Amino acid sequence: MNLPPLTQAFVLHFGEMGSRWGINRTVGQIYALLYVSPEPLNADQIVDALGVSRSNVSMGLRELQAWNLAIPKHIPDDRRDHYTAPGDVWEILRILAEERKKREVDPTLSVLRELLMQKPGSAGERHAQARMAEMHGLIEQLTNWYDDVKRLETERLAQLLSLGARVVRLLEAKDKVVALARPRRKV
Amino acid sequence: MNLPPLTQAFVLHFGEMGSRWGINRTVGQIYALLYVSPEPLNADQIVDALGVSRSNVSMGLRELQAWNLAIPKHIPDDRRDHYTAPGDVWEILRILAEERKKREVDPTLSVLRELLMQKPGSAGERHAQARMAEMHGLIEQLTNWYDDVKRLETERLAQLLSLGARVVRLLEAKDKVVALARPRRKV
DNA sequence: CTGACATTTCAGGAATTTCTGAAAATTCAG
DNA sequence: CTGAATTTTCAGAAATTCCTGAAATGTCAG
Repeated sequence: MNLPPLTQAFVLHFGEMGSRWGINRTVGQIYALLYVSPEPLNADQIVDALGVSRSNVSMGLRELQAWNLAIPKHIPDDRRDHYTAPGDVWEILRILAEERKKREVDPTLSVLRELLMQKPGSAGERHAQARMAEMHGLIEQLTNWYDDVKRLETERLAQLLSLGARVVRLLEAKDKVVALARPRRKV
Repeated sequence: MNLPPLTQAFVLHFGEMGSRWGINRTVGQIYALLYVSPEPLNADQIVDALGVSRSNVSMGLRELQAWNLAIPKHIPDDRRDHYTAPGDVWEILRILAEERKKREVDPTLSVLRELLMQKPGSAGERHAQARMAEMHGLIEQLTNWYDDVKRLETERLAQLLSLGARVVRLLEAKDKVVALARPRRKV
């Protein structure tokens, strides 16, 4: 590996993290490298920087493109393909969420839905199905929320985040109003 | 594998999903099995159900305990250890978020912070550091938000979710008020 | 203590994933 | 077309991860 120290530390850390998240080390490293690079890189530059084989880089780039995390950028008067990572970190977050949802969450939801249609073969199966229904419900709530907020512009989203639990105080205040309007006996 | 059909399908799917998320197949399967099981299971029952070795189950259970996803339950007059998954799906979500944060997000934040302290050795490194700062900022915002909302009781959290982007309409309404109060020229 | 039962450890084999080099395919300037 | 530059493919080597059986360890009733 042939990189300045800060960059190298970053790249190595991302390689590690990648493998913990089911992404292969080289792919993580390539991504990290593109992320910090001031300009688009071609495959040979990546080979140089990371010290892995040309073919490995080729496969890694393909993978990253499939995730929309490496974007081909044409450089005039250069036949070689150059790649960058998306510039805006919020955009990256969106992409990750979207792809992960598409690949893992949606299929899980559809498996669960299918299993919930079937007739349970026993008391144990009936219980299992009830548990699956709980999980299905949770995932559905989460994805609905996600589908809802993902359309927000970055600025609004950031606003929402930084508001954090203060949003809840709003809700609570509203609840109090409702409680006053429709008073109930205390439990 | 020796399981009724619905349960088996669920267990297999979770095994698959597990491996995509960097969790080994058997661990995923054990978890799924505990999750749908009506009562706590002991290691031998798991061996029977999944058809894997006793030692593999032992290691899997240890892993799940480290994640707080398998809870030892003592059964009177039985020397063998029995395990359940946490019952409440929201609780499970919290546990997953918490553990994942502890193991992956926090270390990443601290690596980033450390790299941001160092002096960049070149223009390229300066740019890289700026990118790292962006990423650090994003992750920090997200974890702050998370730390904030994780304390909410389940019901409030569910409320917040189901409100979804409607929260934003509140924000927008408030913005309008602000805009009216301090009118500006249009861009 | 002792011995039956239960769990854990761990070395090494099995399975899977990753990586490489060589060859094939593609692209494009001349 | 031709051939140089570039990228992709893919079979098998290398590395990693997973799983097992055997042995060690732990636990507890009697």
